[in-house]
Amino acid sequence: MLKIYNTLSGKKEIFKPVEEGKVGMYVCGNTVYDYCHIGHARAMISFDVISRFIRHLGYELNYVRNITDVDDKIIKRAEENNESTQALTERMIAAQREDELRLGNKMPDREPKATEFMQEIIDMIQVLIDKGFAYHGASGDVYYRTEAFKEYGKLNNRKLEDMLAGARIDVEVAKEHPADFVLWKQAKEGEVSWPSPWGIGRPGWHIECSAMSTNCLGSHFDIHGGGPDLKFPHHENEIAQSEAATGKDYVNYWVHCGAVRVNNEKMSKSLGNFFTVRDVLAKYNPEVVRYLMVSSQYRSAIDYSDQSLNEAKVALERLYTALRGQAASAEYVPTEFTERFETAMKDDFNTAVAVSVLFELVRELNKAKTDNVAQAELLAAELLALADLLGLLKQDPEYFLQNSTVSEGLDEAGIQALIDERTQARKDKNFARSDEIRDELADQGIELLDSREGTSWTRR
RNA sequence: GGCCGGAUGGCAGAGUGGUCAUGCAGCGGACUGCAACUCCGUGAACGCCGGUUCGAUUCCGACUCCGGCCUCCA
Repeated sequence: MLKIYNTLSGKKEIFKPVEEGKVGMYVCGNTVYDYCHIGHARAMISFDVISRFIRHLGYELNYVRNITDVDDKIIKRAEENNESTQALTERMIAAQREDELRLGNKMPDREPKATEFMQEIIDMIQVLIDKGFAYHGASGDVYYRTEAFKEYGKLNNRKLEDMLAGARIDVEVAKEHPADFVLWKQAKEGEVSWPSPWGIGRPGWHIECSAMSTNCLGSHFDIHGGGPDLKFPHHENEIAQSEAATGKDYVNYWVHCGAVRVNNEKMSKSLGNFFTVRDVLAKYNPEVVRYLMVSSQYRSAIDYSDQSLNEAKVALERLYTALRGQAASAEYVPTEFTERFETAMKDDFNTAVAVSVLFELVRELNKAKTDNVAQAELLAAELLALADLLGLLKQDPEYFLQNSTVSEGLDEAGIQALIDERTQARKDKNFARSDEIRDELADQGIELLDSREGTSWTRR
């Protein structure tokens, strides 16, 4: 029995799909005007893990994640770069895909772009106007009439009256109510635009997700996810648009991941305190980043720092060390570890506990190595299978241990030459020279491990 | 000001009304030429004040502090 925390109710709820055996999940993707930062990575990885586990439970999942490729920031950035919006968005989409694959994500089943759903967007706006939920304002823009949707604010426990009182934003005169938001925006001279019944323009930010999600998954579907900063206003507005347009319940489970913080502040574009995925991957093996994300429960805030990355690296090394030189059987019978792992994951995708089970499995595996080779191989297979649900332990152990960080120091040949020299020194019982070489390598972050089979090394 | 979330051992991070999280670090031991890896053992925690209870870190209330959202942001 799967339980999911639903932002709408503020509680964990037993998951029951709209249609038996099938799950529709829509996740808000990125606005593609810049490279992904670590906060984006957290969201993408969280929902990737969620999608894997939902499939693991046997559901037929349809995972849709949009791409916002028309927006003010895109237009602005393209102007600054002196390129077309299309050239910019295509570049960023390719970069995002590359980052994501390096981080070990499986791609969503479908990635609709806003620009490909212009007719559906226009149709939905027209329905909203026809039903009295939208109006063509004096400015020429089309606005959503929040006062017409009586449940406005239900996702965030907000009341329209309170928002009026606390409104600090410049109230556009064209709006009937300060909380009203744009559905269709008039184009300025030279801006990318589409024809519509309300003149040449482009969609507001929120309407695209209502149009794409309902067109891809139907007007009522199971899970809608996104980052923590999307709860308001984006998701609130989506609910208002979709439920007003279709007259049906929109989404059953609203799922939001936690923020990534830097120095106790949220990492965000507007604060400028973000690290891009590619910056981080220039220093660390991508699986270290993934481990960091998965080692906390998806809803809790994560602190990002060199220290947290290093701790993630060391922990992941312990897992990989257990697999170094260890054969895994082709098949295995799930043990209590699998059961505990699955129980944790069924409890609102508690990856933190799931990961702890991996460590306990590794302890058993390490013990079995010396006295029960067959059991060790079974446990190794089980470890790999469970880790796969988190997208971890996908690399060759030897490769990972030698490349957990990206180093500009000695290359492999240089390291091997020193190891060979040391091996000879040890044969000659010249331990002074042997230790000297070991210290020399240690200074370069290379740690040696002697065993019967020879000496292997790990990048620290 | 409104709404939401959090406060756990040296650090990170789960969880529970009454025996274990887990990882790193520490301490003792085994293994090793010495190490490392690994294994065994071990110390260490639940912001503050009340309440409920035989018993609360866990439930309830107040307080303090921290973070998020309320404007674009995963």
